[in-house]
Amino acid sequence: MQDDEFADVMRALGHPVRLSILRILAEKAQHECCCTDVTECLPLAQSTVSQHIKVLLDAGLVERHPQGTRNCYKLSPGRLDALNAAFSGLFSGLVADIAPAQRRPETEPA
Amino acid sequence: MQDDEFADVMRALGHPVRLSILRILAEKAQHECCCTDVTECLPLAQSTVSQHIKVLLDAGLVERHPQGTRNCYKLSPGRLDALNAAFSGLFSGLVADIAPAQRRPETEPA
DNA sequence: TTCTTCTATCGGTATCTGGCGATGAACCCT
DNA sequence: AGGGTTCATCGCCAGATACCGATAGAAGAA
Repeated sequence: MQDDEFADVMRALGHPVRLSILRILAEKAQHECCCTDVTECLPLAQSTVSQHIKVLLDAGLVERHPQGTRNCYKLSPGRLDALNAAFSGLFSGLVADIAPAQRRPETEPA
Repeated sequence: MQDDEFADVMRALGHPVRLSILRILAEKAQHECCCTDVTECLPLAQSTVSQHIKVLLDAGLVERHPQGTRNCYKLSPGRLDALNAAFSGLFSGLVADIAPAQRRPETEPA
């Protein structure tokens, strides 16, 4: 995952309401979960929730499944895995460079 | 880590330039790395880089160590660990709820 | 067809963000 | 004291974001 794309996903995760929406979708993964359902769990207007969902959709974290008159939303497991991989990659890349600096200089791997 | 704080950190990671700055600091972890050093690696004005660093400072991802006339920056390993833990917590919380829904309903753990 | 429900989108407003140049404070070295 | 370097901060501007209410379109129900 490129930096631009990764940054977009990070920004999508960068709002407490959107974290809540992800958890709500995870909790209700067994049932169908439409925009109205999510709105009922939050102290926000439907239009606002719809916009937050759109951000998550654009980031690929959530999938839309139209079911008759409503839109059913669910998390995208594949995207979550990719995100997890990208995050682990960033993290290990950072600490890999940190760690040797915090030990003795000669302990760096060959 | 609370959602608000976690979201702040995610937002701090939500810009390609700031990802670059983190990598630059990791690479140069052995040496001292001041704002000017970082600026030389990026096609941006010093004031812009300083503001990005401030975002990372506010998120706790980076520490400042004044050294004479310059400010030396380095990653905060403790904060990175906390971030990694929080991210893993979010991720596993999400997939823990997804996974049973994607298998059979009766396979849910006791 | 007509009614209801659901939801994406539009318009409006307030706030935040990202970029720059300029500036002043702090710290070194003569 | 005087000169040079570093860097945080300010002012400015353009564009993005967050929130709302209102609305229109699509789909099912009557």
